[in-house]
Amino acid sequence: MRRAREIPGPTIERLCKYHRVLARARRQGMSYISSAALAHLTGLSPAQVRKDFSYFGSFGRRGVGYEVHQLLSTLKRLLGLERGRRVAIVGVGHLGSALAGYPGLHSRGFQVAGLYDNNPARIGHLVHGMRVRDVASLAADHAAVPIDIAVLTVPEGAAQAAAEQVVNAGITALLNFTPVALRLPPHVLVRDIDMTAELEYLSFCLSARARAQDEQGG
Amino acid sequence: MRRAREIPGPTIERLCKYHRVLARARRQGMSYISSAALAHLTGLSPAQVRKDFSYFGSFGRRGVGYEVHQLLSTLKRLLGLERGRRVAIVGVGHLGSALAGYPGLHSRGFQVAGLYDNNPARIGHLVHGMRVRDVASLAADHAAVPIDIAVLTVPEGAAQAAAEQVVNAGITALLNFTPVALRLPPHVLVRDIDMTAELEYLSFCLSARARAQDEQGG
DNA sequence: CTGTGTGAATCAATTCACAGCT
DNA sequence: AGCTGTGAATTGATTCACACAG
Repeated sequence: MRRAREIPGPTIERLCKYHRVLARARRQGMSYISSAALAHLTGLSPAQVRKDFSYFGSFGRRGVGYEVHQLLSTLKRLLGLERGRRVAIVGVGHLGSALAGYPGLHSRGFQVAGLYDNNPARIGHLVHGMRVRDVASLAADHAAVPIDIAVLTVPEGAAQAAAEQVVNAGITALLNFTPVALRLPPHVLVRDIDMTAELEYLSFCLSARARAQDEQGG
Repeated sequence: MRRAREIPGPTIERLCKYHRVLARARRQGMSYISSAALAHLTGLSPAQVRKDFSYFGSFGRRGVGYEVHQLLSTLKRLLGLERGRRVAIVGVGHLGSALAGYPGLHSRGFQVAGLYDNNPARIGHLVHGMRVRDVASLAADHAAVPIDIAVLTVPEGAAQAAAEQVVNAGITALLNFTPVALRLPPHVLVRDIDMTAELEYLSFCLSARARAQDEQGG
């Protein structure tokens, strides 16, 4: 049971998976679940599951398993999902609009707290029933009702400047959809989602496979 | 210089980063670059950069650094980006449409080879100048001109079935935007992009930070 | 002298294996 | 008897430090 700062990143990522499959298990009326079952549902190993939980405490009953409902609330608490997190979308182009209307956000307890853009042609328009606001009002809005996370969906060239506006507004967590390595103060939490990097990863694997087959075939 | 199958995943992810910053370095007219400079631009360590390259060979000149143009073509070759990869988008909702029009794809050498959906209300419509086709025609299209990667942007409930259609069509690489753990044969390459998992990761870090401050403050 | 390439050393994450509860 | 919780062992990745080439 380590301190929070020392939890391995991969463990945190897996907590999300456990949370997801447990939510389904509960919907299906399951009341207890073993590490083996949880491992099967997530594609991980039972030892991994138990080790991951052990960083935070001991939640199971020996000989029985984990009480689904209780484990689920524990995970919710660890992940900070007890009350819905408020999310602002910065950059209301095609991608930003798509995310604003994504039902998976709401169903997982995230609340789209606002849409922001710096393009006067967009400001004031309705997108998925929400009015697009000037990114300049982000600081005031955040001061009024805090925003937990900003989602950055601006064009590449505007990414660094927009990220700085977000940080200056006082927001300290950022989900960056642009393929730009943002330079921000160290206290700001950033996660990157880079579609082109993922495509390049797949492309690498395809090439590697092709090379391996060439070698074997010839 | 290991065999391709044993290259660490993190190394592959970093190759994409090197590729990206090198492309910018070349646009800026730089002709040589050291591992230290490359490290600075990517936020990694010089040793990491050299080690990553060493898995594939030795591309630098001692005392000098790496020739930018040459290293760039080497990376392009390793990543399989010599000729543009053909990408099909499966599921033309908000997100799929947004990706179809994303300029970063084309600028990085990916070609959107087709848009597919199973909703008759969408099939035949134009999206970003491309006609939406029935997902049932994916197999024939792939047989005619091979598709390298399918991007899965269907609703959660349809993900597993759509993925199976993609695989049955003969496509072996898949970029999955749905928060579903796909069950597919082991020869199929899958990368997942899960926005809600990333938000949950950030939410965890925010909570952990709040807990740590509570403790220190009280 | 400078900066690469790489074995050796360190650090991190996963897996093993079993003691200990129910 | 069954399954958790956890140190110990192992596997994997990163960092170090230095021999070597230009």
